[in-house]
Amino acid sequence: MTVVTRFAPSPTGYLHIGGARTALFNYLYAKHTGGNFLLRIEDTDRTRSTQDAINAILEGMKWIGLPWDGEVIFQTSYVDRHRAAVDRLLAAGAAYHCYCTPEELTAMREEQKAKGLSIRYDGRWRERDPRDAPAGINPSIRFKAPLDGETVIDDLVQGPITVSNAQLDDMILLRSDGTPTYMLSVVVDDIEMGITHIIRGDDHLNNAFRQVQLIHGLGGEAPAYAHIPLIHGSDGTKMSKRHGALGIEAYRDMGFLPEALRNYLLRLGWGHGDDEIISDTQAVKWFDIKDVRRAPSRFDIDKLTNLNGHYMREATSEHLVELITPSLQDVRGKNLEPADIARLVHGLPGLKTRAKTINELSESALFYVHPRPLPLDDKARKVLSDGGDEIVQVALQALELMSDWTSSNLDAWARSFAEEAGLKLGKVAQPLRVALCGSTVSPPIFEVMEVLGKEESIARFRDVLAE
RNA sequence: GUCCCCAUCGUCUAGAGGCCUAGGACACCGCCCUCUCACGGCGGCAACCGGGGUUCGAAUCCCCGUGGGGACGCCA
Repeated sequence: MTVVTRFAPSPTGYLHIGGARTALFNYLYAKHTGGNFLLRIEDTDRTRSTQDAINAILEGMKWIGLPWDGEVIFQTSYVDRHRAAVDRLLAAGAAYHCYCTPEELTAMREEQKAKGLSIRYDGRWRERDPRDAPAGINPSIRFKAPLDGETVIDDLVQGPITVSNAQLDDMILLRSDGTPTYMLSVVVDDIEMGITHIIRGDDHLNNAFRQVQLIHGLGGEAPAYAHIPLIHGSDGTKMSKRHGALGIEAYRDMGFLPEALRNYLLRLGWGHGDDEIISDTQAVKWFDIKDVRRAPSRFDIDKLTNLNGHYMREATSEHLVELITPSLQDVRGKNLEPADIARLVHGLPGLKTRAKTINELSESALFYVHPRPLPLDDKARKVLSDGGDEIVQVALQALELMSDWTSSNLDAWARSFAEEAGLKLGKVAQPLRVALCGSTVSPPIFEVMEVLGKEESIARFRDVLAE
């Protein structure tokens, strides 16, 4: 049997971090087993679904790097088959019309709550004669769920779970306006699409029992379920949209790499021995649902940040330069020239070990392409005013005569220069650093000098002396 | 309130009855490297929720408690 998984987000908001992990697990399991991973947009709630959200989800999936098989499936385009399923149920006496108004149902729930009962539809129209139907009310259609016995799910993550059917009520299949509900359409579409494994958030566990009943009512066979624990915020509660959960694009905008996010998300609730850095091929090879933990885990941005640093160090200079170019152009106010790009690529090895996010990287790279005169920060100014400017002045005279402008040569020159002056190397390096970088922190300064080149370096030295 | 689920360092996790004096990673703290800052290396701090069983032996199996989470929509 070929495994078929799906990621089925509702387009009522962006692709959030928990959704991304669900998608990742579905993707990995499908690829691990040589199966297919499908993407279905659950847009049955037309009042809340938006095109913006659809775009955000699609773009988020592309950005994080989870390609789906086949075309995107939009649930609303299968309304006909959802209705047909209801017709079959109606004909078989497995569904019925319910003439309750929303107000009536709210009142019923409040009463149940007041009495301390469990809150569920009491089946008041289940056996009632449709001829009693009040005029002017469009009925909804409910599933006639079994009243006794129990429903069992052998969840791949949680293990066997049994729920008494008395706990479950008759869910609405078609709303009074005739549109199918989520409960109906997931079940019908999962059957139609041949989904073999449903991997989704723990918050759907309760729904699974009702869905299994419906599947049986429709004469189908239940797929395998794997309800993965939710990702919690640092406060330990569900990371929901209303709890400040961020969309995947927010992480992109914070400067995280998709490969880092994938690795981080994979390790959240799943482990493979002591392995921490896991490549995509290893992930596909190693991922199995049985290794998913059963407890929810907390989102830890520090660990993500660390992983991001790792993947940045692994990335090529060319790729990183591509990523920082837009924001550099923004700050600089004009496009980068080929010479700027070349300089950045040359300087990047020294920069990337010093940044943990793309945003930090572009900030730290700015001095390489900033137009002169370079702005100096307060600490930098202090270095110069504390006598650093004199060092720069003296050094400048020697440097102007330097012919072999390479990092190793400059390093050697600085060492002897410092020794002759009776100074520690740092006393020489620091003034040069602030003059060239505008900051007391930078990559090794002789490397910076080589990347900037003689002409630019000399010009920058003159700039600070002219102040 | 009702139902369901969960429980190892602060966080992510390893752990399938003896390999556990409980391992790794992040974070944090030292030291080394060093022209600054990082990277890297070495070291440190730090956990089996509690109580009962079962067993020669329990982090691991069972029960109870406690704590945490999720679900109870004509949302998905």
